[in-house]
Amino acid sequence: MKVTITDIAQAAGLSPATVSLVLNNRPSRISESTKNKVKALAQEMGYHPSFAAVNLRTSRSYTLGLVIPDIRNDYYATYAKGLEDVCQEMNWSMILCTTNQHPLREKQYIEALYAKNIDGVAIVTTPSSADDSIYDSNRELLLSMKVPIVQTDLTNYREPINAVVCDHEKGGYIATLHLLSLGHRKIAFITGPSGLEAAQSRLEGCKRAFHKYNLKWDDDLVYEGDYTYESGLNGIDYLCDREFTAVFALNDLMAYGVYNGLSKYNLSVPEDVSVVGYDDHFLSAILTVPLTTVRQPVYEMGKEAARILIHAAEHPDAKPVITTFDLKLILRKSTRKID
Amino acid sequence: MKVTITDIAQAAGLSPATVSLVLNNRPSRISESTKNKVKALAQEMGYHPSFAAVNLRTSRSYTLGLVIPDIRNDYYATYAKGLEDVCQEMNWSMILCTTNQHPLREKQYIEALYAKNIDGVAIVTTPSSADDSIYDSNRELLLSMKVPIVQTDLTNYREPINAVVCDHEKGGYIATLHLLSLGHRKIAFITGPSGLEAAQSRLEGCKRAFHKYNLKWDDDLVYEGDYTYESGLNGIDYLCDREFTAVFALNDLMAYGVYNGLSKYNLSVPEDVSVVGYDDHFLSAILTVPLTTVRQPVYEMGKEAARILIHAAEHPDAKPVITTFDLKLILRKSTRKID
DNA sequence: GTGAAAGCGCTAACAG
DNA sequence: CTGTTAGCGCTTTCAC
Repeated sequence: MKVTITDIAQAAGLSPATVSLVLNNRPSRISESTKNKVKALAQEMGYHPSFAAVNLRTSRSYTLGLVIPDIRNDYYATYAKGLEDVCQEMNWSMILCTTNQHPLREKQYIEALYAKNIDGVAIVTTPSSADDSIYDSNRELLLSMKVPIVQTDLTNYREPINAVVCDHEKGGYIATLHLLSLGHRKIAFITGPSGLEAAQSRLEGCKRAFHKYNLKWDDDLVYEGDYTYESGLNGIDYLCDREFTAVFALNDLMAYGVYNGLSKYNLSVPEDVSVVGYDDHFLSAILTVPLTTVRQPVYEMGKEAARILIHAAEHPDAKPVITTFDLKLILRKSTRKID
Repeated sequence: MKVTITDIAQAAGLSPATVSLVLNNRPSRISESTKNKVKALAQEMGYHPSFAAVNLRTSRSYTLGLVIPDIRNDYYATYAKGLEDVCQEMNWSMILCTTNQHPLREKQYIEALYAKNIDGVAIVTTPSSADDSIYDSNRELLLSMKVPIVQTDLTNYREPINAVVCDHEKGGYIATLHLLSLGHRKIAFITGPSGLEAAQSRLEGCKRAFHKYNLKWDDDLVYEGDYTYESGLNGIDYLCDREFTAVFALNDLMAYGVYNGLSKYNLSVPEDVSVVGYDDHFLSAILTVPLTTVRQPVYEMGKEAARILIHAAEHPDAKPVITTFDLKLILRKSTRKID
């Protein structure tokens, strides 16, 4: 049988209330001697608080919900790890909710989290333009729960809300600049879904770099991918009749597709074509030709998200915070100076 | 304000007890008309049960705990996905607990899960021989909680307990057989930690294949890795003075290390050396030289683990079940017939 | 057919 | 300095 606060109270000849005050280190005027007695007793009787009771009484669960599209994607897994590591540190828990990009699953999860008195939600939605309306209503639902929320890369939640973001415009800019500075002029771009704000920003950055060099932007060398390996492959199929010396894939997974697409046409990296990716997926460093890529500090973003949520849960009047993270170009072997 | 069962009772002019019976579809002798009234009311008033109250009252949380070393590892992420998909289907939740291989974190988590009235735990421990004793005590702790447990690849929990397992002896066997049938005789092995039962079994299978061919087993061509990319790399450094025409890395991550290790010595796959991996990591299919590997149905294992736990939670007298999954050799481009 | 009452374990006012 | 009391929302037994 589990030992409760009442058991301890009885053993100590005190009331449950006193025991509760002591065990929670609440400001009170309880003598040191009773405090010690209670703590010792709790220890030796093997007391563990019942979360269910605390939860019912206080409507606090000390639990965060993480809502992401897919845990097998290294980006989300890394984010989850950051979040979870902080949770663990603070003795909180994390409920994992993966939506597989289904807005209805997302809705289901939001409701379930609500029923569990969740103390905070970290959500990463990537709306495809098609189903936007459901995402909109999910957002309303979530906001109506009056629970701290933190989002990643402001793609959706327009209210003043917590967020961890990267300056993706800059990310696109520095990567493109790198290629330009190596002498590349015919640069192909394989972008993310145009519906995503973060994908849009990256592209803006690319264009800004072209302007800086006074070069004309060529839409014909832009292929809209969807962040999957296949769309990298397809991008090369699209580009194969065109002339280009470099390709910037706006995430690493697509860059892997580019690698293999190029090898299909007997083009090698970086001899024939330079390639740049975006994300710094853990594999990018260990590919046979290690990939030059823009690193997002995803793990840190996850940690920060957890910190924001836990803080907000503990300070109901906390103002929304938006933390911006810096992007860095990681130079490896997939790009070279053009002759 | 949240709407409770009492609110509905009042609105319907009934008692909370009746409402509870109806909403839980309990066997009772309540008239259809009141049943319908209650259900309609619940719907329109937007009733959602309070998990905290149910949890406190029944000590059931409808939540599973997943304890794994690292969510960034594709193997565990896939397992998590399987588990979570089933949870979602059944309206359960999953708390993610990653230990980073620290037995103390594991202990902390087990205690936290206990306090949360968790209804089942899926645990994957990979004890390094050094800290075995703590793992042992964690195991005792977990068993003492009287909560359904399911483990993966019987590495630790010797009691009659639920498990999802693969026949790794067979996995080692079929992969080695494949290399032998291609004419390879000097085969190098980069193994997992010898402390792990599953790693041991794989190796046994390899040896059995050698026996079948009446070949002498050569320990000198065996390098003990630890399932990391680096140890694949190191394995090749160890092997470089030796003679071999094929290497079997006992997981895919090490196989990637082998790829890069070989290219360091200007050996190419499969022309100079054939390589076989184990796991079928999602990247293995999209490498420039796609990797021949032994596929573990990890996603299915995760799903089955969840089913076992949920079933056991609902049927306290359920017998332990051990589900064995089949392994398959996926033939790709990294092996070739020897001349 | 339905309701009353008790209680899961804890906390928060308030009373001594 | 400490105890009493009430109640969070739900389930369950037993009574009507």
